[in-house]
Amino acid sequence: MGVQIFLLDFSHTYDLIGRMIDTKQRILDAAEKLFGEKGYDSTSLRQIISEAKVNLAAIHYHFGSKQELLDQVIIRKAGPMNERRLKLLDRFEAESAPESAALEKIVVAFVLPAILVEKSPGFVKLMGRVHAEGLMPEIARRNFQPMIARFLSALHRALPDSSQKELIWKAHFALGAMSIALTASPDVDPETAAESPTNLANRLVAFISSGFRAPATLD
Amino acid sequence: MGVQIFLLDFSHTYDLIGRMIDTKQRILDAAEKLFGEKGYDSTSLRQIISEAKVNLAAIHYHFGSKQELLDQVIIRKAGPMNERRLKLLDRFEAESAPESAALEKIVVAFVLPAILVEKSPGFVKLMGRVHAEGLMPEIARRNFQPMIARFLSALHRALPDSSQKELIWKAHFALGAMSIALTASPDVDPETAAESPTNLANRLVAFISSGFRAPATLD
DNA sequence: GTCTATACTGAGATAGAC
DNA sequence: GTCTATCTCAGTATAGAC
Repeated sequence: MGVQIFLLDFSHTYDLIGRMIDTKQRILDAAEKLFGEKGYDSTSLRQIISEAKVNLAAIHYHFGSKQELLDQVIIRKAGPMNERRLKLLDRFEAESAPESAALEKIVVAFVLPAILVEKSPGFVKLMGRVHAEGLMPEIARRNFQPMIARFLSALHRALPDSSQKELIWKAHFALGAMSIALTASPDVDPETAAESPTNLANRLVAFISSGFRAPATLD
Repeated sequence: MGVQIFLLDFSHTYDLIGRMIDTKQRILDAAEKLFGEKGYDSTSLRQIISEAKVNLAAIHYHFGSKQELLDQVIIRKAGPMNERRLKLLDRFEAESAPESAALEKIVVAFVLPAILVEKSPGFVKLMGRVHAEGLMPEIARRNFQPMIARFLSALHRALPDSSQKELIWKAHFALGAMSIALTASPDVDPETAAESPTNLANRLVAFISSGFRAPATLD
């Protein structure tokens, strides 16, 4: 393998060492940056190849389609994010054993990793867009479902009086609240712009936890 | 004007009375239907003209662009929806005067009209998509801002101990919760599919009201 | 197995005849 | 106001260089 790279370095097709073997990463990096900045459909593959300095067809060789490229961009980031969520949840549950973890802790474990990953260029902003563009179905099932199931069972232990259906609906509401918090853009409302990740997480946790403790309906 | 229509009826260009003058409505109807069913970018102008039985260039004559067409589709529905919100809020405030309206009533006034308009083919589903595609900025300011300001001041009276900033953030969270509730698709989670509008409204009001009563942060 | 060059189909937009 | 023809650019597919 090292030999191949060495040989290719002397051909006219490749002007820099390594350019060939990191093509996939270069595409992913460029795609993540541009998707996050301008949205999925406003970003053309030709803009991505220009940023990544690769050939157009290389995208279809490595990913097959623009949609599949988006999936891979998300999976690359979502994997570590969901792992952090589960790690945090494990820790909180271990700390409170044999009691179940406090509701607030569970919510923190879910919310915080998502807010922190936002530091990378526009990833969660992208997630929010993706969610509402209806591009989620397959990607969600494969990469988020196990994590979601784990959190639902933790919630069920923390709130034993709530039915499964109630918890699923509230989890939806919580996801919506978080999603909008991460996508809130400075231009819509200047006052919401300058909020530190920690403050935002605190606001979210307070709001969501209280919602989970509310009765299912008021009737 | 009636004379003109009568005359045109005998030319070969127009085969039915009125086809010419309701072109704009036909386009709006078809666009609303298709945008709601398949999303904004998955719907082509050529599909819309096929459904509306008009010419492609007619869209650009009447609306200028696909984006502007989407704006008009939304505005046509959002106007009545926001009027219903304000009417409800007025009624609740009048009923409780001179006391401020109860928080739960305010939330109902906001949530219920949005859920009821959903009966029309996919309008709020469309709204959710639009929101996350970042297409909202201009349209939001012009058609939603007055209504939002009115609700914020009602919330301020109902929750006098909360700061303006706290209320704005919580309103964001509430909007996100509602938005996701309306876009939740049966295929993502079957259990959330068969929920009556009334039940959904009750769940949302319970969750959101409780979130508003929570402290700004837990610290 | 990777990448380049190029062509194909369908999109939104526009100009100008009527 | 409406229609035909056309423009540019998008995502995609393929043939072949290395």
